[in-house]
Amino acid sequence: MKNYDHIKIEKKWQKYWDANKTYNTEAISKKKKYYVLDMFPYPSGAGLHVGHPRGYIGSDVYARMKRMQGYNVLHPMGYDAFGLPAEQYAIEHKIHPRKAVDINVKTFERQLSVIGLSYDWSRKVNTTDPAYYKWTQWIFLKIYNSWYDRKSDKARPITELIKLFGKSGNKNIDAVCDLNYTQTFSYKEWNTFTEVEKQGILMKYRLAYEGYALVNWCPKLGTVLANDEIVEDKDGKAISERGGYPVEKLSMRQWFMRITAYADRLLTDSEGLNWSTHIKEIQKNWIGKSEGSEIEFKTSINRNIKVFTTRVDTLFGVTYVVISPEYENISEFLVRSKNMADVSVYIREAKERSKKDNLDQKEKTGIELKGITATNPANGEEVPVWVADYVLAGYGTGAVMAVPAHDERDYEFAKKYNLPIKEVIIEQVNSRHDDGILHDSGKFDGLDSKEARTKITKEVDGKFITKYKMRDAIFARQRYWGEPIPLKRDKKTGIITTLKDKELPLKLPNVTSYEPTGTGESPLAGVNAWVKAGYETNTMPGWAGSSWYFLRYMDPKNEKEFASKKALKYWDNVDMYVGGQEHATGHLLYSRFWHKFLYDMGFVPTKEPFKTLKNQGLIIASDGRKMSKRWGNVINPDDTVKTYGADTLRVYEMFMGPFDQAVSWNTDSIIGSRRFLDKIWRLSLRLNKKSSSKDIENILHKTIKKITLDIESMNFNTAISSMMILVNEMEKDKIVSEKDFKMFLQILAPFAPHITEEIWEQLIRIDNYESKNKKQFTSIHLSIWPKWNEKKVIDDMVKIVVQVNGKVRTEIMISNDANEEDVKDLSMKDKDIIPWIKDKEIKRVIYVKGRIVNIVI
RNA sequence: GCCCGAGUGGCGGAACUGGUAUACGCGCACGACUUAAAAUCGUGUCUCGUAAGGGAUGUGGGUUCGAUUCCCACCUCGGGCACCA
Repeated sequence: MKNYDHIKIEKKWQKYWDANKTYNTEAISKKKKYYVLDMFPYPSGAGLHVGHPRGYIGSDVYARMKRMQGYNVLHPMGYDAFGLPAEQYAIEHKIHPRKAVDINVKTFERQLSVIGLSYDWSRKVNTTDPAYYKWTQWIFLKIYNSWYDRKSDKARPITELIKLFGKSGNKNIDAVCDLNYTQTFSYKEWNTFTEVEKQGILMKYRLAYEGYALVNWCPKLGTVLANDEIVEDKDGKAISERGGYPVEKLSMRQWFMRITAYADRLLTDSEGLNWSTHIKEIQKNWIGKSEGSEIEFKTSINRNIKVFTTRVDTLFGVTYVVISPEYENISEFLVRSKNMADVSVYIREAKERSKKDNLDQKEKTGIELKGITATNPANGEEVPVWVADYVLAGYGTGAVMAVPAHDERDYEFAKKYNLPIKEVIIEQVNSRHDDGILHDSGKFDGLDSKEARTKITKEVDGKFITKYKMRDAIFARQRYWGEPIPLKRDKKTGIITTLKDKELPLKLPNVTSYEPTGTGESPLAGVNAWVKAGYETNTMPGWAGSSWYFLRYMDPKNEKEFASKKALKYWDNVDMYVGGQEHATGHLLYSRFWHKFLYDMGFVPTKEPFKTLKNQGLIIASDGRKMSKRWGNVINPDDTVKTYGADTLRVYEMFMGPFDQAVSWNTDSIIGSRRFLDKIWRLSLRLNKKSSSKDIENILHKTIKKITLDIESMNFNTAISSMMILVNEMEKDKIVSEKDFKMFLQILAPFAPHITEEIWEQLIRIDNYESKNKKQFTSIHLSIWPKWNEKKVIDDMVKIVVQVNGKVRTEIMISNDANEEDVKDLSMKDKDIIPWIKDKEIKRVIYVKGRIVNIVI
């Protein structure tokens, strides 16, 4: 073949790899394993743009090197096809979601296949496949039938909790349960409870539980919307992104996952993960741990108010106490206030407001509960009690002590309503969180904030507690296209029973209309047989199937277990996970949660699912915006592949900038990557039989070293740039041996798998033609990754830069083993240096081995 | 507002642990080959200066023989959280 015909070559080898199962993962073996995983996509209808494959190409390069390094590599791909995108596509095109998914998967697979990714397609999973979601349902039931034991700090089967109830009631059980659940009972009572009562109590402890939650309800669309489906109109009101209709808050029955039970472990264990600090930081903020004190204020109506504060050192600065309009016992305060009528109007209005405006930061409002005072436990001072909407009911105790002098929000409120401001801390200039020294605080005067917190909490009989911002996760969608929740409810008694293992999967029934019902109920509520049988009409959310798929790849066809113990032990966990950072507080947190649960129950051997995580950056369109149909700036990879070839696309996408950074697509620049491959093609036609010149050997081994290290750390852009340098040198130097060129092809192979395979084959064919010992063809991708020779990496002569007072004046060549004195001597005698140092006193001469001499005068 | 991350030629970007700033690629200019063009190859390409030399890594300061790299303050952009007490 004379010219580099990418179309012919790429087709030929894709066919070959497919037929020969070149990339199929070996069975569990003695070989060391390596698990390289991409986040599996939603096969939406829009198809791919050039931004999508960037992550896949990066992980593919990585997987290919690991394979050549002799690892048994697991590098699979699959589809996360339940959820909104698939459902919306189906509704828009008026076809069944099942069909829509199949069509979209096909498009997706065709687009992926031309890029030359080395997936083992025999391990493909699809979350909508009943053989798959059978196990999603199975895991759900395990979670449903578990509770969280704080003492052993892990999940345990609910049957064990029932046993404990039978022994002592729930008084001495330290379990994670619903926030406001305080009722206690003894074992005698447990036995006397009815089934319904027992179910109600257990529901407070289950890790998957039923409850009510405020959701974003759009009456016009007749559906519940996720937060990111809501935008703000010009008056700051919440409207739906699709259609622009008003959105309000509505309380609806939901299933929840008690992820808050794992808050501390999710936080602590993330420290040991090899993830970007950025993602870890996002998760940390999301979990939002804060340590503080819970203290009680007595009030004039004989009802105590508990408050949570991280700044108990400011207790002497409290000038009023605030409770939320949705405070649990607010009615008791209301009826005893002297301005009851006004207060009740305020509370009603505040509740209305909180339902409507969920986006804009509203101005703080409030009203005093006249005639009611609270007593500061530190100094016995009587302070007024207010109701105000800036206090959240759902966090802490729903009440706060207000310290206007040291809290911005309290300050703003106090200013507005003319409440007193009392300063008790002198802030230290260099400290964060405006810690400082106490004054006007009685016997605590002069203490610093930190010390004071411990002492004051003890003094007022407070408790040290830890709070988290993170909420339990809603685990239900009022939609059709999701995994059915495998529970049955008796119509008359309301008793919920779980489906037995052998009854799984509970298959999604066919419906005539899968569009939202408009009543807020799932379309499943319209299926008579379904409702009659007592099945749950909500389905699971999109994140259910994606929270464990990485385990299924280990043993994708197992019908008896979600994966065999043996497979789980061998594949252990994901070594390299590649995907977008937009999943930081979603998928990446939920997967860790489920994985920890499975670990507690002894189903998986590791505490964390993803050892190393890399996030590929976005590809921005040349107009500076995200690529989107909406802007009409989408570049289709198919076109690029056709014009320049898949190898060019791969090289360009890896070369255009750092892998984890957003870069903009520039169609003009692709040509550089194509030229690089063209040069290689031409070089391959004029190789030397014997050996390369010494320079070439030296730079080749340097390059092998650099590429190996660069791929390992995913610095693909610099890897390619150093291969370009090597190729430029080869072109100049002309004498390149076949043997050396083959080594170069091997390190290029992960980036450009087709062209390297083609040249590799041609070289073997020529060899065979000329020699008697015919070689059998083995793919370059199964060849052994070249090792660099450290001796050949070292230069005999090194360049030393000579500076005078830090300014470069000349450079000299020295042998690499020259000693310090000789180098210094040589530098000072250099003809370019003498004029600078003549007649000057030399104060110091600094030498950095192999790099620089700096003469200070 | 709070918490992260980033700022380097016309453009994408490189620079090991503090040691030649601008590698590699695109673009541009000139030259070679060609009847011509494309392709290819070669040379040049931060800035002021004829040169010697000087100045530049968002801005201002500091540490150092030496700072894109470390420290302080500020500006701009991107991301996350958003009344979490």
